[in-house]
Amino acid sequence: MKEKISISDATLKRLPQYLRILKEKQTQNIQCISSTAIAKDLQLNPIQVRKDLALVSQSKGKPGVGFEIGGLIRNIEESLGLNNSKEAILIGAGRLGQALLNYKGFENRLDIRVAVDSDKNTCDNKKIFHIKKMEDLIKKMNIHIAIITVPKEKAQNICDILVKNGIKAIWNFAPVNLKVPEDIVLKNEDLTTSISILLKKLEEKNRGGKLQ
Amino acid sequence: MKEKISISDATLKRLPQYLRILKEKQTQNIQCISSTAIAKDLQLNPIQVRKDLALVSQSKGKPGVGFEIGGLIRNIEESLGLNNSKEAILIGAGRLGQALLNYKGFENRLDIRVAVDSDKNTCDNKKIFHIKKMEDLIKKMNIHIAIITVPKEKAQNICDILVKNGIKAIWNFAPVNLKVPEDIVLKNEDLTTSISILLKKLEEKNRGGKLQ
DNA sequence: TAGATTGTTAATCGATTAACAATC
DNA sequence: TAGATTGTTAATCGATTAACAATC
Repeated sequence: MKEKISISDATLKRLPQYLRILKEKQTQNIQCISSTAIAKDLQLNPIQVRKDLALVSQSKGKPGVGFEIGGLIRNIEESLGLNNSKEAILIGAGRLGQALLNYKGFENRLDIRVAVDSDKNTCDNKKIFHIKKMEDLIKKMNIHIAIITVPKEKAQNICDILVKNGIKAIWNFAPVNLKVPEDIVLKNEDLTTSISILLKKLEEKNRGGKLQ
Repeated sequence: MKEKISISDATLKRLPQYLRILKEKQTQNIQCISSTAIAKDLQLNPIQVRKDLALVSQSKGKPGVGFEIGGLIRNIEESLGLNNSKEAILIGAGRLGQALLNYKGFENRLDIRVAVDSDKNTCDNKKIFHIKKMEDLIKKMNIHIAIITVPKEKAQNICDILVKNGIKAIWNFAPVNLKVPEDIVLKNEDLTTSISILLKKLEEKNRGGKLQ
């Protein structure tokens, strides 16, 4: 087994990009790929690609040839947590919650086992439990991952209850700065922040364009 | 007018966090806040907060007192693109698309003027146009921002058409590596990548815990 | 004045890139 | 063998943190 290493956020964000390219090549029955080819496709530096791959790959690349695609896919997927406890509870079955509940793209990474909400009780064929059952469900099902898609006013309160009941990782879609204990993994998926960044970049590009 | 400066991605991600704290304090009728207080709240370094604020703030902070909240809010919002062209078209009115269409949290940052899809034609009271009208709509409405929420197989094709019709910024929710010309702003909002990162961090924490 | 906090200049840290010998 | 690509070691670059005089 490969020694555990801490992978930087920067690398972590590139791994799924590599994965997509590799899988695409695999469907084309291609056996090997070079870091140069990957880098060109993603507009990255080939050395950076090699460094990233070295962190997760069990086997080395062959000079003059490249990396074996099958092995690389396995290693990246493993590194990204395929072998992980990945059962989650969803809190809040509004539109966004429902979209996640029915999202097909998680592949093997996430299994939303149960959803709760304060009023709705079904979403298509899936049952939505009442939110007052939340604590019970988490404990009985021994779930450690929670997805928060409730209105922002309710988010911190929900978050506190989740932590108290043994949740270890929170994927937060509410636009608030949640406060969690240090040992809890918190990932914010804040659409307002994202769009702000996009607009800012567009503005910078526009200014650059006008000044040229 | 403040000179245009390029703000790093790292800073850009913190600005909305500051904004939330400032607005919260404002509702409490607090006039000033120190970088120390902001930093403590967000578990950041106060010097970092000051550097960030210096980049966007027109006025300086007062030693011994802090920053004037009202001015800071105005400056950050301005910096994040409040004054911007922010009309967008949404491509793909599936669950995720509908969630965005009805999302209340964008505040003044984004105005989804029109949505298109290949089959649906309404979403609540909002009209969804057929996708074959997409090019016309973009040109007639002079829209420069597009949101892609179509299935991944269709995303690159849609993307190419968007660029050809004058779209300058793309907010992509499809889990693919889109290829765009250099002058196009592309922001990926990839849920699969996000959850992978979350799982990876959880795994690292767990291992750390066990080893201690 | 004394205490708190500021902005600036310098040091540190980590990620990216460059250079290059090794090897398929 | 020649060409391509690898992994490693060193250099660069940018972001974060530290130190500290200035000031409300």
